[in-house]
Parts: sequence; structure tokens; C-alpha cells
Amino acid sequence: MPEAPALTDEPTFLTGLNPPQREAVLTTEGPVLVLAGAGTGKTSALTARLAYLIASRRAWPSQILAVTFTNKAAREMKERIAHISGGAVEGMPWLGTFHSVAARMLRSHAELVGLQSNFTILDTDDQLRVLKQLIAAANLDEKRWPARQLAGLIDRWKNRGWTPKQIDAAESEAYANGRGADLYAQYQERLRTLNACDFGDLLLHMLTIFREHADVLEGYRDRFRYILVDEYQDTNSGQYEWLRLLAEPRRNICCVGDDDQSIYSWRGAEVANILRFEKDFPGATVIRLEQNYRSTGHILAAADGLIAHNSGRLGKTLWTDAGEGDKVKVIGVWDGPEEARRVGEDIESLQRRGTSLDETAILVRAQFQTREFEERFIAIGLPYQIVGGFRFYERAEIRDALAYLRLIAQPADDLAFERIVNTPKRGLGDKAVARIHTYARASQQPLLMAAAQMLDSDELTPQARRSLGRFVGDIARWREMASNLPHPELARILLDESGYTAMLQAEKSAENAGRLENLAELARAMEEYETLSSFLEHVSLVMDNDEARGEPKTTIMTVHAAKGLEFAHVFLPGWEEGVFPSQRAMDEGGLASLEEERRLAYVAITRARERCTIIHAANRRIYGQWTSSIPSRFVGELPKAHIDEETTMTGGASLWRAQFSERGDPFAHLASGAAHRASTRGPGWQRASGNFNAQPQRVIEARASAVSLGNQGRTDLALGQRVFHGKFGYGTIVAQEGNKLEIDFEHAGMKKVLDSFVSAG
DNA sequence: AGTCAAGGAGTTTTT
DNA sequence: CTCCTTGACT
Repeated sequence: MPEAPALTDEPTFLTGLNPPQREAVLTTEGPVLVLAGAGTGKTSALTARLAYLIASRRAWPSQILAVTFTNKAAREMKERIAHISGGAVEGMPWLGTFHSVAARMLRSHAELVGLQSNFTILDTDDQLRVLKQLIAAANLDEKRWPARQLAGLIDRWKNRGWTPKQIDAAESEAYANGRGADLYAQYQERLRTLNACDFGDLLLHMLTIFREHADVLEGYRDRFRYILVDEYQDTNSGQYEWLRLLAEPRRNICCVGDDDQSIYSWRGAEVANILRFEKDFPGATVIRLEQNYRSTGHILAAADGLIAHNSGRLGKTLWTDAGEGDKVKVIGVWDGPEEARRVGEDIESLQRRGTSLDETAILVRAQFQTREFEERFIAIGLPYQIVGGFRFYERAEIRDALAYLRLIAQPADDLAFERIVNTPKRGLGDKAVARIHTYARASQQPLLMAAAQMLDSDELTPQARRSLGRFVGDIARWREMASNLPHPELARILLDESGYTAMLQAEKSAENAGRLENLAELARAMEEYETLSSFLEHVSLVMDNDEARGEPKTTIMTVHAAKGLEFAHVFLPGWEEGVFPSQRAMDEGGLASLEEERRLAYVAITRARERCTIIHAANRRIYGQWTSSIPSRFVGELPKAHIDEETTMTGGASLWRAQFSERGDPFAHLASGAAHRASTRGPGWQRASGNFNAQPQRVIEARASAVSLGNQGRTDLALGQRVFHGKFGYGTIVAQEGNKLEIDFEHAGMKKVLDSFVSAG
């Protein structure tokens, strides 16, 4: 390592770093792989490294390429660098997500792949619409060959860096008897005429340009003296090639990642990229960050014991000097509702002892598991938030508003036109739109232009013509306004004048109120951007919904979504075979998938700072069917010395052990889907219920008793009665089961609540 | 064009 | 079971 120019004092960003972290900062030259375990201060080291490169004058901020996967990671790094350098660093232009960096590059070279630099970035919704049209045009049955499947396939090809020409017959076979590659080519062609590209294209197009235009590649190689990659274990082959091409001459590439936290292989991530780093970059320095600053000893040891069951690891052992702390708690409960009840109680008890709800989280394997908790928390009035699901810009109303803006910014945006030409309803139905399509195709022009011309013809019914005339005129007028109005203002005017706001106001519901709020938020967000087009770029690439904070609440989310986060108290429900590890993952991907599930479990446990509670239920309702289940194999893989087991069922934990020894293969009944479905009551259920000849009614009884838990339910309430609920307001009782009520609320809609939370209205 | 019924599908989802 | 899409009908 060359000597650093003398720095008067040790820079503040080095203080507080441990030796390996320092090494990660100071080893600037040559390839470096930083294996950063969960909670080992990766971001501190990374930002310090960037600050050091700049402070030591090794590179200007504009000569460093730093890529992350999420906007959040990029934002955090930017903020921390600004903080470290005391604002001395005027931002890093090339610090961003893979996609935003690639988009930025592509804007400068769009013509090399047949696009204009103001191309639109399509999201999955637009993408599917285009594909559906192509599938229909190819005379394929969309039932048999769903657009989603083709979208997934194309995405996978793009992830691997394959253009349509590179798809061989075997790959193409995966869709519509070998027409996959052809449809892929058609899709790309269609995107080109739309002057658009999808997320995958941002990277693939740049890759194509790098491959075919040595001068362009040379320019970037020259510019980027140092390259830094976050979450390297999540890179796919396309990103890998992209990085290699850029890093090749100087090889000053520093990749940071954790093979044990690779949980996105189903999205094209190749763990292999990190596993073979040393082979790809001979002479690479490998630095391990193993001191964990997040969790207590038992939690780390439990996680470590679990992940040790995986093969093909680079190997890492996390340690802490924070003390042993509490053991990981493993609780066996009777069924799903009890699981939710137990977690609710535990959280309430933590709350009583002064823990903020913001420090608690429930991490699930799959989205469907959230419902049980949501229902329970509504019933007991525990504030919660569910993270995930739709992102802000994926909501229909936001996409509609954006389509208006897109059409104004780019009249050739046919997808935007299609989306809003009849939203709100203008009497321009399928028929009218089909005619516009035909006309546009015949005259080779975008839909909006075609529509404008058709106003002077009698292609359309007078009614449709009038309506379309107003629409086309409106767009033209807004377009004119766009040049001399602040764009947030334009958005507000447009939403009013188009009748969109009125449409939402027409039906008063909680949902619509929320939608109106979202639109107001959209206009507010626009204020931060200079131009309409810069806003549109950001909204498709970097806009995410930061949940408004407000009162403390417990968080429910998937383990995937929780990666990179931490909480003092973490609850991990649903650790049952078939749920976690997911049956589907195991069916499809075999051992590799099982290992990924195990890494997911590892990520889940390592989110906890102080306490981690794992729960498994003996019975669960899946798709309306009561199904018995056995604890996840991951439970058995946790080192006994670091866990506390407890069961709320009579018979104790031995129940499971008895079952394990009783049958040679405890998972046998899960192995075959058919056998499983034939008898939804597996051995666990039968044994636990103590009745081998139990009839289905028994299951219902069990559920009812679980729900009421000794509560008889109130007798002063009747069906049809109007009641008041503290959170949801007035409503009518439509069903009563034990102490559980189903109420049709006037504003909040249908909800299930406990009777103790309502009063006679 | 809007409403209703039947049908099908229902891991994970950084951009 | 429940949500969403699709098709037929009014």
C-alpha cells in the first residue's frame, strides 16, 4: 500500500474503528473483499473508506464508483459521508444503486442502443401490459402462457446479461414451445419504439454498450479510479460482468458482502460471485469483520450454530464482548391464533416495562403470515405497521398521476396514454381505444398524435370524438402550462381538471381519503426536483415510501424486508416445516434452496439485539384448511446451550420428540403433496389432540376454544346492533363468535375485533 | 359501461 | 379462505 499523504491529525472517521475495519479503510489499492458479518459495522467502515480515499487525495469524489442495491443504503452512505467530511465533500455523483448509476450512464449513450436520452423507465405493470399485447398478437393463449411467466423469464435472461440473440434454443423452449426468444426480441423492439426500457435494460444496455463500444468503456475505466460494491453477495451475473469490465485495468475494486446473508438467489443473485472473488481477482486481500456490535452472545451463538449446517461457506465466526444476554426463546404453541395472542402479550408486557414499540418487530417468512397478527393487534389495540406490499409509486393512484405527467413530458408515451385515456371514465372504452390503436399503427405514430388526427375524421362515434377531443385538448393545454408553472402546481391543477380528484371524492371511503392524501404527497415530493423529467426519473428509480413515524408501533414484515435492520426484540413466528423452510422453495430448488432458507433464518435471528423469540405452532390454517405441522428443522439445528424451550401445550416439549422417534422420517408426510392433502390432519395434530379418530369438527372446536380462551363472549350484543369502536368508529355487528366480533364499520369497512373493545353505539 | 358471479391462484420482491 | 382477474349479463 502506498504511503498516504501526511494527515495532520488522525481523521475522525478512523476513531472508533477496530483493526479489521481500519484495514478495510486503509487497504485502498488492489482488489479487496470485505466479509462483513451481520452487525459488524460494515457501513461505518465503508463510508470511512470513501472518506479516506477523498481526504487522502487518491481520488476526487467524481472518480469513485460506489454501488449499492437499495436506495436506502445509497442514501445512508451519502448522508454519512457528508457528515464525516463536514460537508466538505460535495456529494458523490457516482454513488447510487446499480440501476440509478446505470440509468445515468445510459442517458449519455442512449443512441448506441437505439434509444433517445429522454427514454422512459417502465415498471413491472407497464412491462406486463406490453407483453400481454405481444402475446395476444402472437396468437398465444394467455391462460396457457401467462405474461407473468414470460416477464419472469425475460428478467432472468437480462439478469444474466443475455440479449435476445444470446438465447439458445434450450432456453427459449421455456416459453410457448420455443417462442420465448422470439417474443423477447419483439419485446425489446417494442420498447425501442416506445423509447422505453425496463429495470433490467438499464444494466443490460450499458453492458451491451461496454461490450461493443470500447471507447465508451475506456472513458469510464479512465474515470473510475476506485470501485466499491456493497452487498456483493447479491450481485447477478450481469452486474458481475459490468463490474469486471469497469474494474479490469486498475483492479481497485472493493467488494463488501456476507455469503451467509445471500437471500436473493431467486432474483438472479449469484452467491458464486462472492465465493470465487479470490479466483477472479488473484492477490485479493480478504478482510473479515467478525466483531458484532449488535447482538448479545446467546443470540449470536444460536445464529452461528444454525448457519454452520450450511456447506460452501467462506466461513466466519461472529463474536461479541457485549455479554451473554438472554438465551433465544423457542416456544411451541397450539395454533396460529395462539401464536399471535402470545406475541401480542409478550409485546404488551415489554411495553409495560418501558420498551418502545419501535424496538419490537415480528419477522415472518411469507406475507400471508402477517394477517393473523394484524387481526390480533387490531383486536387488542396494539399499534403496528406492516412494512412491505405496495411501494408508494406502485399504488394505482400514483401511477395514474404519473401517467398524466409522463404523457405531458413525452407525448409519445403510449403506455401512459393507454393507462389514463379513460381514467377517470370518459366514455372511451375498449372499442374507441382499439380504433385509436389501429389508426396509430396504420399511420405509424404515437397514440396521442393519432388521437388528435382522428378528431377530424369520422372514425369514432360523435360522442367518443367529443370526449377524446377534450382529453387531447387538455393534454395540450397542460403541456403548455408545464413550461411556465412550477411542476407541483401543474400536478395539482391537472388532477383537478382531469376529474381525477373528483372521481376519488365521489365515493367517500377510507381508501379514497388515503389516495387523495397520497396524491397530495406526490405533489409535495415533486417540489424537491428541478424539472419534471428529473422528477420522473427519480420516481421510477429511487422513490420509496418512508413510513411516517408518529406514534411508536411494532413492525410486522418479512425477513427479506428486514435485512439490514435491527430491533431490540425480535419475534420469529411460523418456524414450521413447510412454512419456514418454505415448502415451495424446497420443492423447486432442493438443497440449494434449503440452504438459502437457512441463510434467511440466520438473517432473521441476527436482527435481534437483546431478545429473540422463535415460535412454532402445531396447527395452522393454510388456505382455509386446518393443517397440522411439525417444528422447523431449523429449530432442531439451534445449539441447545443457547436456547430456552417452552411449550404451552400439555405434554410438554416431549410431544415433538416422541413424534420424532416414533417415525423414521418425521417429514415423510410433507414429502408428497398428494398424501399431505389427503389427510390435512397429520400425526402431530392427532397426537396432540389425543384422539386418533378425531373428526373435522374437533378442529373447529379447538379453534373456537383457542379464540375465546375462557371468555364466554358478551351477551349484551346482538347481530345487527350498531356499536362504537375506539379505533374504527361506528359499525354494525354482522357476526359473533365467542368474544370475537365481525363488524361492518361505516368508514373502515369489515373488521374482526374483540367484543371488549366495542361499546353499544 | 358498470355490476355480479365464477374461476383461479395464492414465497420471498432491493430496482 | 380470500383476493383478484375475467367474462357474461343487464
